[in-house]
Order: sequence, then C-alpha cells, then structure tokens
Amino acid sequence: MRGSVSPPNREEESDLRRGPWTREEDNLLLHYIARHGEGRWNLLAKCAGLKRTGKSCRLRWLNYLKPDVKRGNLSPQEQLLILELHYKWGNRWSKIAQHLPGRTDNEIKNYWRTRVQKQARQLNVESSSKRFLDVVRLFWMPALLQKTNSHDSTTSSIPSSITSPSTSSISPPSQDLINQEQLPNGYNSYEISSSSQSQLILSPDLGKPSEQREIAEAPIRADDNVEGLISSYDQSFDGNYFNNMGSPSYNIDGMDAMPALGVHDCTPSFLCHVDENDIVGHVVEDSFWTTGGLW
DNA sequence: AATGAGACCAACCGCCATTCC
DNA sequence: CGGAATGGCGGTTGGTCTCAT
Repeated sequence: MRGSVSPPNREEESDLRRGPWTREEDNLLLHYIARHGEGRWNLLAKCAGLKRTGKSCRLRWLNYLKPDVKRGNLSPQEQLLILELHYKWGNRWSKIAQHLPGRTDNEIKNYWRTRVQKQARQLNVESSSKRFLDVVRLFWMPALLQKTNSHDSTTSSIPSSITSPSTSSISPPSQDLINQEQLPNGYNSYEISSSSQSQLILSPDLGKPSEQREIAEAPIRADDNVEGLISSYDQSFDGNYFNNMGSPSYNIDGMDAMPALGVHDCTPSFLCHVDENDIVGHVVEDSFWTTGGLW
C-alpha cells in the first residue's frame, strides 16, 4: 500500500469542503507546498489542515496556484498551436498543454469547448470531423497567422486593428488603397480605407481588390456545399493557404471568423477582422509555416 | 434598472493506469 | 499477485460575468 493515509470515512467526507477555494485555503496550500513540496496529495491535504480532497488540492495547485501558470487570454500564437496540435492529437489536452508553457490542460480544454466547438456548431459541422478540421486549417489558422504577423511585426504596415468586413466584402470604388504589402508565402495584403473604416484584405497576387471584384462568385450560404470548395483548396495546397486565381474564399473575422463562414458573401479575397483585444502575450512557436506540409 | 441568454472558466466527477505494499 | 492508494486525464457542471434587450 502506498503511504499510510486511509481514505476519509463518512464523517470526514461530510466535513470536506467543496466549491471555490478561499484565499485562506490558497495560502495554506501555497505555504505547505513551499515548505514540503508537492505530491502525496491526500497526505498533503491532511497535513496542511485543508478540508479538501487530495485531488482537489492537486487541481488547485496545477491549474491556479503554481507559479508558472500563465494567466490571461491565449495569444494568437498559442491559439494556432492549439489548433495545430489538436489536429494531430485530438483531445489529448495534457499532451497539448505540454507544448504551451504556462497553460494548463484545463484551460486548453475550456478554450476548445467554448471557442472552437462554438464555431463548429455555428457551421453545423462536427468539431471532430475532417470537414471542420479543413475549415480550421484553411480559414481560421490563416486568420490567426495574420493576427500573429500584425502583432509581432513592429515594422509591419498591417494595421493592428482591422474592422469587420461588410457583407458586400469588396471595397466600393470610393475606398482608397492606402497600403499594399507583399507577405510571406506568396500573398499580398491591401489596406484600404473609407471614411468610416479600414479593411485589410489578404489575397494571392491577383491585383488590387477593386480588380478582384471582377471574378467574385455568388455568396455562399450556410447550406451551401463548403466541402467542394475545401477540396479545391486541398488540391492546390502547397504550403500556402491560398490557391490560384478564380477559386473562391470566404470572409473571415479572425477569432470570430467562423460564424461568417457560410453566411457572408464569398469573394476571391480573404478578409480578416482582427480584434486587438484578443492579442495578449507571446509564445515561441514559429514552426507553423515551416511545417506547412503537415497540413 | 431589470432580466434573460450566452460565454467563460474553476472545480468536480468518474474512469483508468500506475505504484506500492 | 492482488488489492488499495494515488495520480492523471477527459468530460461535465455550475457559478459568475457580460452584454443585449
């Protein structure tokens, strides 16, 4: 038998506290671990004078009190990494968490359930399905990547905040092209402005947005067959997220992009909406493009 | 100002594998 | 080797917060 702590009897069990931790409990746990280290959680709980199960103490420590636990929103880089790793490993939250320093499996799981699955629901697609993975890979990840670029590059002319695309998508003639930039992986960004807003448009090298309008396709609706479009991307996928001229793509609003899929107009360019409030912190992984073949 | 819906997240639960005696 | 304790994991729940009406 490991250790000498017997399981709580009925009386002790009814005495156990549950629910949110108090500051005093946190202090007890912190001080005990500082002196004696972690592990042997049932014993620890008892010795520390906590009326909690060992499991509860362990969870509190790992998910909240441990000094290296990072707080705050997930950065675009971290989100990218989660999408990438989930694609590889599925719901192996702890394994995924190992690759995001300071993030807990619980946090990643919560992120997946609240953000990612929500998008899948809105698309009427199983979040574990190939189809949804394709959507994530082809539309969401590039949007996040763009957020990453716009946040990381101090010299970039890509605006840090880009407004939501209108449903008409492509700029009317009254809008001015205020900046054009060649981005890595063979696509261009166009920053355009009107009196009320600016938009960032990403596209393969097809010319200015106003010219691209010529080949715009009919709007895509929720019940349209997205699969065919996805497979057309797959066929031409060579490490970039954009195929050649003539293939349709979607409006997409960064993190909140997925609801837009299927309900906004379809255009031959790629519209990003970046909410700068989402951008916090940094993470290291820079391997995304270099591992493009994986996708 | 009240309230209802939805989002978020900390905490719990149940199961399983491992460790220890 | 068997049984009990423990740790770890993924799924779920419920409380709180935010925002729209």
